[in-house]
Amino acid sequence: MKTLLQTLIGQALLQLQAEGALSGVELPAIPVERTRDRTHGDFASSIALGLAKAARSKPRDLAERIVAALPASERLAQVEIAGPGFINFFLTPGAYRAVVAEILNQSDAFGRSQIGGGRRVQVEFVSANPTGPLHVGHGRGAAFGATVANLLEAVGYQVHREYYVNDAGRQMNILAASVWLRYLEHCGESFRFPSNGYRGGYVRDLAARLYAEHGSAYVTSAAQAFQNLPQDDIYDEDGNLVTPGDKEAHIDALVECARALLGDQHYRYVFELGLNAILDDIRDDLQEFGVVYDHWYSERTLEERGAVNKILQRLRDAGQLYEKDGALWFRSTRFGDEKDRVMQRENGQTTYFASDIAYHLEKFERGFDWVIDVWGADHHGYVPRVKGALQALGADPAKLDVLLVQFAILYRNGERVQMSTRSGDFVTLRELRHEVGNDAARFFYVLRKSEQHLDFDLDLAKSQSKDNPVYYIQYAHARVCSVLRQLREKGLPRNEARGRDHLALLTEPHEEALLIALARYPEVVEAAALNHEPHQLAQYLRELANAFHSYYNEHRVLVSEDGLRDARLNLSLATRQVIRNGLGLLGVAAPEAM
RNA sequence: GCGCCCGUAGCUCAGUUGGAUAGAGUGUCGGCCUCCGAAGCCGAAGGUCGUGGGUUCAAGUCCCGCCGGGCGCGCCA
Repeated sequence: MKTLLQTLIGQALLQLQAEGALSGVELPAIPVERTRDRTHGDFASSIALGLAKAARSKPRDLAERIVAALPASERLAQVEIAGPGFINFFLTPGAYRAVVAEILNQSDAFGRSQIGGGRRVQVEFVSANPTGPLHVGHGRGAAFGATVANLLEAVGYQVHREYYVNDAGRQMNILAASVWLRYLEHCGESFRFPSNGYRGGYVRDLAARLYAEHGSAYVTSAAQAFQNLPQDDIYDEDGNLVTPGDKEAHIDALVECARALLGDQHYRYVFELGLNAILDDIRDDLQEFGVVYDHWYSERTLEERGAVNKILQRLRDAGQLYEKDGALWFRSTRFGDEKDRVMQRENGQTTYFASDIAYHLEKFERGFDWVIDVWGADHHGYVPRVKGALQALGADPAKLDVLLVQFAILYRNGERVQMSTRSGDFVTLRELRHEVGNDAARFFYVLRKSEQHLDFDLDLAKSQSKDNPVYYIQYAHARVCSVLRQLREKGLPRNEARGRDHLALLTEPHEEALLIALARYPEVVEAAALNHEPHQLAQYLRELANAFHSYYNEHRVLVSEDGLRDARLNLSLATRQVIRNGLGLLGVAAPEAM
């Protein structure tokens, strides 16, 4: 409808130009939007306000000339000029009702479009290091990323969902060392656990597994492992730093010790044990959450192919690298970054940044037209250097969009749930899912704008009342299903064709409001997709459910008159279809009964 | 200190890319079930859009300065 109006106005403008008016005026994009106030009609355009100055005429005069030149349309009941020069469009009742047939015809496809034109977009999200289970912060990235991907697919993009697995880097070595140290403890050794090691309970579980499989075959004395290491930072029980050392150097040296003491084969085994167990856990977790990927991209394969070294060489050849203090630096300040960045550390290890550049460049080489990364908001300072590196390598940084997701803060009994990463004491995504259910979790995670902090009320997410928006929407869906059950129980006939023939009987204000809400759905999906704003869809579904509940409360669907009953059933079924489609994009179930 | 994000009803948040009289939910108060699911509906009250300037036909929305909050500023990721 919106595009129809834009076309009509466009034709009117061309007509005016042909008549010699608006000469030399460049025609802008034509603004058409839904009105907030029903007395302003259904749609309004401010085109005359925007064009008045260039046309050297008063907005209202220009609006009148546009309206006069407007081609006729059977879907328009009335066109008015209002306020300073708005053109208000009133639709015919038939134009409202047409959406019911449209929905029933298209069913699952209603709301989908081809705006994306099949262009290839890659969405990379979550990509948490496989050094521990996903926590509630990752959960938001998962729900958000998955929904953005679904939305883009719905508007005609060819979407590739990817998880980048940091299975090669330093952090994985630290995990392996952590597992081994816990294993030593398990075997009776005692020592101060490194401050930079992984302290979560799952590390002890992995250590116990190592012991169960191999007994004490991996034991050496702790004293040996801790010989001649750089001093660690030492914290007291409250997490305050009491004796500063160099925790990074300490843990790196400890990793090297572990590797030397265990030997390549045994070290490899511990490493793989940790990686595989945790990655499997993450996969299962996400799958249960309804989040599936086309590809789990291994950082290790990048390194094995020499892609990281190739990037270093290319940057060196381009004169973008220099050596300082024994490390290799990238001149990211040339590309708007605040400071230059290390690509290769003094000890020869390449940084996370280096392999990330290789990965991102490869995304473009794989032929994606558009690349989207979903990151935690605490990584926002990382954006300029990645874009800078891409630019330095001749790729177009504008094709990369980084979407930042703020943390979710859990509340229980009105109080903030405390979490601490350092002690490994955090609420996992799995725990959250088990507590509130997948549907509530998926929905609550995308209810707010992504760059907004999210207050996640656990009690509300669990409540089964209208206070809980998930239940509120699902209940509207279940209600329609319930009406159909009632219909059968009462032995009433149903005839969809008869319903279509009697749509003109839908004249109640509540019915009109519901029809308008239904017609908005494709617009909402489009806006939510193109702006990466799933919350728009979530908010809309609440409004749609509200329109239905209000209608349902005021009027009976199962009336005795056949034509009206079938028309109302069709309207209800159309509502159910749209709710189902919308919830589907959000990854939320649409239950038939609750 | 510098950079990014955010300040809208008591609370949690929308606000259609600059449009008409700023909206929901929740909370408070008051109504609606001999009738398709009350897991619902209806109404009332509640606002200097943090603040001071600027841009223009039009500013919650764009620009600048303050105030207040969050995050970032490593040879960590």
